[in-house]
Amino acid sequence: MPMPAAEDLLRATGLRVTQPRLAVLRAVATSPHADTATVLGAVRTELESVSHQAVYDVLDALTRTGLVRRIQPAGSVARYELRVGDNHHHVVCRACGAVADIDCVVGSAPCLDASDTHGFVIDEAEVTYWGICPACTTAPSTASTD
Amino acid sequence: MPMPAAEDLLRATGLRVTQPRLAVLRAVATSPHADTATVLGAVRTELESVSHQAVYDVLDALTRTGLVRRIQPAGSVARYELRVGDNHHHVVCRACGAVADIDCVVGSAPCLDASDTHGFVIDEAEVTYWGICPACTTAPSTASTD
DNA sequence: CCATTTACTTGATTAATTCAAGAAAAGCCG
DNA sequence: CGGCTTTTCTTGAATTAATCAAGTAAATGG
Repeated sequence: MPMPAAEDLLRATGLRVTQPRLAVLRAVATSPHADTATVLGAVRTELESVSHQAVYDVLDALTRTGLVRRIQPAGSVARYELRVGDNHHHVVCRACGAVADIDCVVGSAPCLDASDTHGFVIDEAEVTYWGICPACTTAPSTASTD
Repeated sequence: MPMPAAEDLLRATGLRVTQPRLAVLRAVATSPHADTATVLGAVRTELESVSHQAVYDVLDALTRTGLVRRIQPAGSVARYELRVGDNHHHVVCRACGAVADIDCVVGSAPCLDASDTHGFVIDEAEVTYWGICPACTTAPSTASTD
């Protein structure tokens, strides 16, 4: 009975426990900020012949139930991470797209007050820091991920 | 000689002054947060037969030179706006995707200090507020834009 | 162990964006 | 003003991420 925690998490949210879902959870745990293609690759190293579509479905289900968090910086495809509930933020490299976590220094969500909200009911403030990662500062235009 | 300001802006950035570019600037001025399709539509009302590609190229050129700002909230296509240089932020409706401006309450960019930057050299902090717009609060799932 | 519901597979489709090559227009210079 | 060079636009195709749809398979509840 490996990784009982993941199974319990799935059950707690009303999702059935399946191999693809466990594999996706492991993949996201192993590769934070991985995109769908990366998750699919990781899943297939342990499960081979899991469909493209299954991974999309699983990631959608996990995102909907709050087990994973989806981020999508401008110019990037959707990326997923396990850290949920702490409203941390991200820094994205303009050169290579690498993403790193930034702890929220203010408080709980929405951790920034908006001045004039134009009547919107705001439930989250998402901060994306933009800059250049250490690798690209020295060697420009390397296309690494994370 | 209509809109001399736009021409001067283009010249100042080293871009040639063309009808498509002037039309795109007018379109973005008229429809803040418009996506490419909307800009293309607006451009064609006054210039008809401007290519798809021209609008992409123009928007890229204007973005590169800083005359317009591109935003791309998760789940949305690229959107463009004229307000540049003041590092204001945006609130996005989770239901219909509507976008509104939010003034930055802290200061100049990067207007939020990151705690541990992981070695990234940060030049901007972009804040996206998520919530429900006034229209969707009363009438759910309306697909308006802006 | 069967029935029902949820999840996955397969294969096609959509939508936004980008690529590529040639034609046209803008700005520079004499 | 008229040609030259460079930038920009047109045309048409290709790419990529993501979604749709229908049928099959697997998981949970009884």
